[in-house]
Parts: sequence; structure tokens; C-alpha cells
Amino acid sequence: LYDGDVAHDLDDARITAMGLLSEAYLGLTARLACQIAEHGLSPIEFEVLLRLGRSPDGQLRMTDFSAPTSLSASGVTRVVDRLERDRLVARRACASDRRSLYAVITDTGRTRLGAVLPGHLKLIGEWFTERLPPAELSALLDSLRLVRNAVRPGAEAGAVRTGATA
Amino acid sequence: LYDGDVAHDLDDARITAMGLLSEAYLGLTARLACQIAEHGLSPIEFEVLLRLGRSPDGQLRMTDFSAPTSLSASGVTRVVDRLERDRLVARRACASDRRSLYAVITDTGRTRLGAVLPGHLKLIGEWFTERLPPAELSALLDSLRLVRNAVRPGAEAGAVRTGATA
DNA sequence: CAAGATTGAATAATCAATCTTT
DNA sequence: AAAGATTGATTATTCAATCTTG
Repeated sequence: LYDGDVAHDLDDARITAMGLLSEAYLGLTARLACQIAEHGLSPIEFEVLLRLGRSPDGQLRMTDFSAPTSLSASGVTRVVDRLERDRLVARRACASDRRSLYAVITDTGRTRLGAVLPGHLKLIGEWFTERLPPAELSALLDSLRLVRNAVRPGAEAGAVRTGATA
Repeated sequence: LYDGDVAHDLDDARITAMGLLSEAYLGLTARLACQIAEHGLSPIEFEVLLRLGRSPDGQLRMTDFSAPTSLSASGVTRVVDRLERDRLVARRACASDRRSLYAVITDTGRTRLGAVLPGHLKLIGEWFTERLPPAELSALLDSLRLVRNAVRPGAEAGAVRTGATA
């Protein structure tokens, strides 16, 4: 079935490229995880809180977390369970569609987010963005955006629910 | 304690940069995971098999997996447990240090690896490396290498156990 | 019946403690 | 005592099944 050369495949430049991406990402997130943990949060809990904080009215439907966080529907339920237990988030009914629930960030949640953010940004700067000259950082982000848009259709900034993603 | 502006922090360019890196990486790995799963492996099992395949004599000490895979010591034990159960890897005693164990890839393991690799490389090409013009890919990899070397000291290709990492 | 959300059962990862060898 | 590896207990995540609403 396969008449290629395994030894040659093992040496392929694509393995190296993917390896660099993995190691850069995993190394970075490991450092960020330590700082996030100092504030009593897991990375995924922080991400949910961050998305809620960035959302215009501090609320998002449960479903809206799935795609961007690469968490399953039940995974979202469980993260929000923990955040709600800690009073960082509350669940609220959706008036227009009674199947849906909103997760709303609480004042306590905003306070916690505000406590984590400065150190978080500082670390991203120290280990990532400030390591590269502006032009190279800019080029890097353009390349990442290209890959991201290919691999996660419908994640490009807008990602509005109005469709018309032409 | 913190006199910054949370709303402003939430809009910071560093959040965007980290978000792009995350989404590109997670989107890519999600696609790769599907193909790997078609061959009855999890991503981490595939990675262990790949590292063994790339190692000169097809064997690596348990400890050598921890750092590069960002898996804990017990995590390594458990992945190798599963791979050994499936006869893709075997444990072998280390003559020079009886505390250590080698994980050795079996013939079955090499066959399985050979079955996954072509499709794996194809996907990396389609969704990542071939999406960018050579010069931009090259620049991207240089930037990632810079970040990787900062964030994972002692991961730069060689990473030989002989020390002398000056 | 499809979509949103949740639950129980199963799987995988971690931490702390343990065992052996250096 | 420190290093390599493993184990038990806990926690997190997923899958499949379920429930409610559209």
C-alpha cells in the first residue's frame, strides 16, 4: 500500500516545522499556566473568563465557547460549573431562546480577571512579542493568521452569527 | 494594588498575538488528531512513537520523553504502558544505570508509524507549510525557533546530554 | 427531528507518595 | 540524599445518552 521511505519521512522538513510550532506554543503556555495558577485558575478557566471579559456585555452563550476553545459541549458545561461554584460566573436564561443559557461574568470574576491580566500580558511580552523586532512580529502574526483562517473557518475576528461570511 | 485599566488590558495586542498562536496551533493539531485517530493512536502516543522512530537506535529512556512532550514523569509511564500493551513499544533495562529503562519501538510500532506518516505529512503541508510562500515560511520558522529557544532552554536540536550548552 | 445543554461512564493526566538504585 | 520510574487517588475531558425547546 505504501511504497515510500519511512526513514526519509522521519526526516521531513514538515515534521520540523510542526515541531517548532508545538514547542513554541507549549513552552509559552506552560509559563503562562504557572502565573495563572498563582491566581487559583486553570488555563481553560482563565480563557473562559477572558472571553467573557472581552464580550461587549460580559455574557456569552454556552455554545459560543465550544469552537474557539476547542472544548466539547460537555467540557464547557463543566468549566462553567467550576467557575459558577467559585462565583466568578453566573448562568442566566436566554429570553429569545429558552434552550440557551448565558454565562455571565460576575463582579468577582472581573476582579479576578483584572488581577491576572497585568502579569499575563507581561509574560506574553517577555517571552514572545518583545523577543521579535516589530517587522518580524508583524510578519509572524500575518502568517499565523493565514494558517488560522484556513484551519478554523469562521474564526476571523468578526465571526458574526449573521452569516454572510463571503 | 493594581492601578491599570482592565478594559484597556482586555484589548491589548499581546492578547491578540497569543490568540493567533493558540488558534493556529489548536486548529492544526485538531486536524492532525483526526488522521492519527484513524490509525488507532492518540496524538501523544503518535508523538512518542515518532520520537522513538527518529532516535538513532529506536530507543529512548523514559526520562527523555518528559521535557519535549510536556508530559509529567507519570504521564510518560502511562503512555508507554498503553503502547506496550498494544505491542508498539517494549521496555528494556538499561545496562549502565539500573534505575533507568529504555522504551524501544517494535517492528509493529515501526509499521504503524509508517502507516500514519504519509498522511500526516500531507496534512501538515496542506494546512500549514504549503500555505505560505517559501520566504515567509522560512521567516516564520526563524521566529518560532527564537521563541522556542527562549521558552524551552536546552531544546535546540542538539540537546545532547554532554552538557556544554554554552 | 435538530439544537442547546447537561449527566453518567470511561479515559487520560496530574500530584504526592513510594521503591530502587546511584 | 537525589534520580529514575511507578502507583494510588484526584481531577479533567470526552463520548454517548438524555432532556427540553424550537
